[in-house]
Amino acid sequence: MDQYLTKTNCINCKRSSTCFTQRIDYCKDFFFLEKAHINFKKGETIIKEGTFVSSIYFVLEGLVKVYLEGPNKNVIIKIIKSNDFLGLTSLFGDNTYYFSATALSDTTICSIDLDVIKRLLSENCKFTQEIVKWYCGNYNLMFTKCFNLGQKQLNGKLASILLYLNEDKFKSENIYSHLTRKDLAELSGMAPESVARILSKFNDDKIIKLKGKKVEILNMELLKSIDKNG
DNA sequence: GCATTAACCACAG
DNA sequence: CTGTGGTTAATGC
Repeated sequence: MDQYLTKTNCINCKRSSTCFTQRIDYCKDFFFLEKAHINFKKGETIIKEGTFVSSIYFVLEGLVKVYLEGPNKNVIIKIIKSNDFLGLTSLFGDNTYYFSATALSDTTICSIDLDVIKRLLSENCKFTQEIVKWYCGNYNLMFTKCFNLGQKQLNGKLASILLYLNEDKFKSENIYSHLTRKDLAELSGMAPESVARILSKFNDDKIIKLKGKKVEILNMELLKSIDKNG
């Protein structure tokens, strides 16, 4: 029976087997420190742009969309799933979040005090490496994003997002069942109508197969070339 | 100018 | 919320 909020340290945590703590050197101070596990229902806001940062989150379970809020529509930066950090980009800087995050499915996060993370960074090389790796991955993802939003035409924009959602890490997540067409639009930086139109065009051209909300890729080569060439 | 592209709008399911 | 069709504005040839 899951409580809404539990506190545990990394020694007693039932989820530690998949956690980043498995990949770093043991550090007594950190591992024994109590952390809060917090549950969010589907649709709940986890982080709101502009609020002060007091802790870093590690997603234990669920799917989360990370996005920037605009007056009429948002820009979804990325979708994250279990075993990923949330809020690391606010580790340094002006101590506010530059993005919002909401749960796409029921989500459990581990909340770790910001200063504790900073201390661990200076003390634990493996952890520092882990974090730098995270930044590199995200930085490169953002390059792709910039190119997508700034340079590509609709076909290419959508193709890029379909490829992103087809990545191995999302394979087990039934990702499309948690995403609306509007989400796809905000992910790819296009109007929802355009998403619908081009999805059905891809479907007609046998590049993908639409099964309700799900999208199955039939012609990977062609999709990749559309992604590349627009 | 004409063609293409893509957002906006309205409406139906 | 989706999907479709028409309209419109911007851009390119």
